[in-house]
Amino acid sequence: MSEIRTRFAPSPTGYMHIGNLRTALWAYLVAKKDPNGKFLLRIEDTDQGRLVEGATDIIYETLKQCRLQHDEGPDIGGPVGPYVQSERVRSGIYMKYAKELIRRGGAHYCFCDSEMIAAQKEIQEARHESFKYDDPCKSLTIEEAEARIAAGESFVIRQTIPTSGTTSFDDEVFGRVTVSNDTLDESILIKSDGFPTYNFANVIDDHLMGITDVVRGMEYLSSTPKYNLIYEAFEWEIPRYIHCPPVMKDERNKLSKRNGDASFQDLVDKGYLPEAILNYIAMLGWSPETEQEIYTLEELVQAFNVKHIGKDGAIFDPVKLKSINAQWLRNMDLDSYEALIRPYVDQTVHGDFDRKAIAKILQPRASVLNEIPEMVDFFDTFPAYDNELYKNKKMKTDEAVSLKSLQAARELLEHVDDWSETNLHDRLMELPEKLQMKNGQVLFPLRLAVSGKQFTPGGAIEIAAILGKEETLRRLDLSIAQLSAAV
RNA sequence: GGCGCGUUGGUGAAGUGGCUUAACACACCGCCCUUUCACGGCGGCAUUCACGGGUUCGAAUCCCGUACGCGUCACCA
Repeated sequence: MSEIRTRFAPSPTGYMHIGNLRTALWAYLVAKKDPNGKFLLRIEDTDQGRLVEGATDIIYETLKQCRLQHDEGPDIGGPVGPYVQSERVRSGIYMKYAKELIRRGGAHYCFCDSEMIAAQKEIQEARHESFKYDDPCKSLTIEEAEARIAAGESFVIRQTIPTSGTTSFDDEVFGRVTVSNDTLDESILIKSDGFPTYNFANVIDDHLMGITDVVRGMEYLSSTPKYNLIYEAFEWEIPRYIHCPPVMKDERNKLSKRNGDASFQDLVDKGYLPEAILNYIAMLGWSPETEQEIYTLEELVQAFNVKHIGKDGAIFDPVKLKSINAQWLRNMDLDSYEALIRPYVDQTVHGDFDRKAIAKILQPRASVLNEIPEMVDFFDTFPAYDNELYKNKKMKTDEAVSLKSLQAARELLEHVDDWSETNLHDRLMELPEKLQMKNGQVLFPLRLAVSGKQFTPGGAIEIAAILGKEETLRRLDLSIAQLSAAV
């Protein structure tokens, strides 16, 4: 069993944030880089007070939408379950290992109440020292402690840390990190309610589940030595560590729901493709070795390399995401694209128009799906517009020129029977020469006259083709009337 | 405050002692294409790598210090 095993171990405390998702992605990539690699999902719900209803479902749903399929997890089982920590608590697993740790000298029972701890903390803070609890319970023998427990006293189990020496480890992204043991505080491993803290459950589970590569946020970097002390006390093999720099909102702040920042689901709702989101966040803090920037999940698996993970926080740039999303959209084949945007088009277009033709003019223009309804709303409803729009310096048009073009176009179009785009193009292109005008002087006003909008996906010819002869002529008459009244 | 980590353009970043007068992408600006807007094409955009020293023939790349930022110091993860 030498395969790589990674895990995504979220707490079900709310929505899936972009930073979390990226950690999950990277963990997935690290595992799948190995053909036999396994990516596991573990739910860390040891803090009963912070559980949020439905949060676990969001985790499943997000992973599913992203195709980050786990090989083992609560919903699909596996050889080292259960995969939910609260269930593992019930099996007594953490308490068993905690007691073993005590026997090995890596932990001790503690009966101190919060007042005693607070008192010490106050003194140390007054001296501007870092807080480290000097636990009197350390001097208790196991027998003494067990006797007090038997007598019904409430207790916790604390890690016991050597007072001297240093602990070092090698992180795949940060390199060698060394801290002196006297700066490490003796955190609680088992709470008075019998539940383990993250500090303990995480280590026990990572070992028991055979995790070879720990991928997690860098906020754990400074406590990693403590975890290693536990591994060492048990004589367990220490995993490889891959600490990830944070995803930032700006230079100072991390991206977070609390700041009102977008979650994965928010982005999907706004019309971003899960593939594009994944593609973008993969590169937030990581860079590939080539200049390729559009990657499918499968390609990411091939290209990913922890050596290229950066050390400092990367700012989430919505504009760049948009650009990546636009590229994904443009790279789709027309049929898939049409099917994808159908619901968005249907929001504002109900008439019997050629959906494929609409998709075709939309594809190079829409970068986020949500922009689509507004872009095509003029097909169903001919909007009111101002004659001012006919004035265009670059096109060399004004109301008079436009009126002339429109009238000529109207006359010509009336006798066109083959309403195909190519035929419309051929016929309409006769006009500029005939009228001694530039192409733009004819086609620009015509586009406006049939769409009523300053900007449209597609030009006059494409729009007229989609609208059909009858509707095109109707709008043309309306526009000519509006313009005649003004000129 | 102690400890840990970091600092290349507006953003993501490449770069690990000479090939860098610092890639590439987004954004921005200009031009071209062009029936609008886009798409596409071309070009511009850091004399400089937080700052100050040092090592070296030579440093963004190595060392030291300073500043700034982030993280951590919970019966949260």
